Amino acid sequence: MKRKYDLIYRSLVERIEREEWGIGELLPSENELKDHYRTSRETIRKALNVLSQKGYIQKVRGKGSVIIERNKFNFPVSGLVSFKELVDKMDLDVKTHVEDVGLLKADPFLQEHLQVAKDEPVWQSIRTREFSGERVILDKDFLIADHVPNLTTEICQDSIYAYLEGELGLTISFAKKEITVEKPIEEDACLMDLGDFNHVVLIRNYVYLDDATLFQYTESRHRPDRFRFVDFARRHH
Amino acid sequence: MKRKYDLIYRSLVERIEREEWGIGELLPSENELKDHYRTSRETIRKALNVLSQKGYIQKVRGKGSVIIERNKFNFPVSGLVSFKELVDKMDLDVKTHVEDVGLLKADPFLQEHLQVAKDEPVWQSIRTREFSGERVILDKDFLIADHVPNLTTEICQDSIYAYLEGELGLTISFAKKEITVEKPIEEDACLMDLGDFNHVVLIRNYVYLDDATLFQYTESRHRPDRFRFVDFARRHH
DNA sequence: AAGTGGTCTAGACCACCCG
DNA sequence: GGGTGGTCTAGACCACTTT
Repeated sequence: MKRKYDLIYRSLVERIEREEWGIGELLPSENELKDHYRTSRETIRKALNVLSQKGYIQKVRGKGSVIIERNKFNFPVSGLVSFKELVDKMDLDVKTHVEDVGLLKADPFLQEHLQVAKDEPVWQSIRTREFSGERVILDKDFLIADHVPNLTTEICQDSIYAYLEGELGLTISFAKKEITVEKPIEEDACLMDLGDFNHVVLIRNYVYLDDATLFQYTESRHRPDRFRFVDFARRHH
Repeated sequence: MKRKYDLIYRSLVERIEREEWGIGELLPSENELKDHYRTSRETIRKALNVLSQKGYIQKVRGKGSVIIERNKFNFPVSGLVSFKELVDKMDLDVKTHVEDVGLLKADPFLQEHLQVAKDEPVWQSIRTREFSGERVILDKDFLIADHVPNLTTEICQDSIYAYLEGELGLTISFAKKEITVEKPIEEDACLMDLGDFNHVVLIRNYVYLDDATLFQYTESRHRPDRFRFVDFARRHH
């Protein structure tokens, strides 16, 4: 089913990115947009709310919807947007090395992070990311095997997310991320080009399906000089 | 004006935190809630959408609204929630030291980060945060003086946010945050107890008012072992 | 006073899930 | 088939900003 407010949202994004209105200028009013798109005002408001959530506009009562400056890098470094999407969008020169893929039985570590029973089958994927000749990111993915019939080197080489959402029809709905800075463990030093760096940035990522079940746990380890996280937060009063 | 959906949202938060429903259980349906709170379904849906955005529930089509596990630490380490709120909520043993407060004229650095004209007056505040005897955070705040008549040591000692939103009636609407890891500069080593650490986590924070104007730039420097950032992200399809 | 976005209503139809 | 959440409508009143 085509959602009208989503079509309007996409249309407005396209017009904003074409710079039909400049930074600080006002979008047409909700009533004008309602007439232009031949719909109801509530539907326009849904589209504008998405624009607002994504950081395209700021709504000001009594005035209108102001176009705000949008950081081009405004997406998670590792999370709901897949690494492949990120690389494609930024047109980076990156190689992915699949270090290991296999089926494990849940040990206490996985039991804790994935909230599964002992010996529950879990897929493991270990990958490194190479930027201009240096391996600076180490990604360890753990997926509950329940939903995933097979995980191959080819899939991990391309994009696990594309496989999950494309081939398997799974829907990721939300994720919790935790970022800390840690001392490297032996595995980091072994698989990454750490040089003199004696810290790694550790991103723990818990991914949930649309039925609210925990499905995947990922540890992403970044060399500090290649780490960058950008966040856009709206205050709700 | 009292917003009905906000009252319902608060009521439901209170009921969820009282564990009227357990993790994984379903909230009453929208129609039941509509009758219970004597309102329309759209108003109930607004309240539920806020619950969903805040990570209390996950809506599942055809089934209902599932209570999800909510991380107690699910708020920004430094950003839209003020440091004071954070400390109060977590009941931490923290001291704030105001190292410097004063009025500056915008130099090229401030011109870039605050997008102001040369020599525009800007308040500066430099504070360190002491946890169990060690100074582990350094906060440098820059506020465009336009909106702020006076900034005193007392205000900085307590909470700048409380002053802005309470006393001055300013409304913060959104912020952009950028997290990186850097080598400490001399000032860091001077004002913080860095010990052997040769990295600091740098959080750059750009704060906007409700008329979408940039108002404040903050650099928050954390000793790596005391840094932790938690993020909850919802995927929009 | 006119225009803006914010809230609220009552009703409708749809897609999806489950017994 | 009955219940669930998702979308959409047309209209109303409010608070706020600008003219």
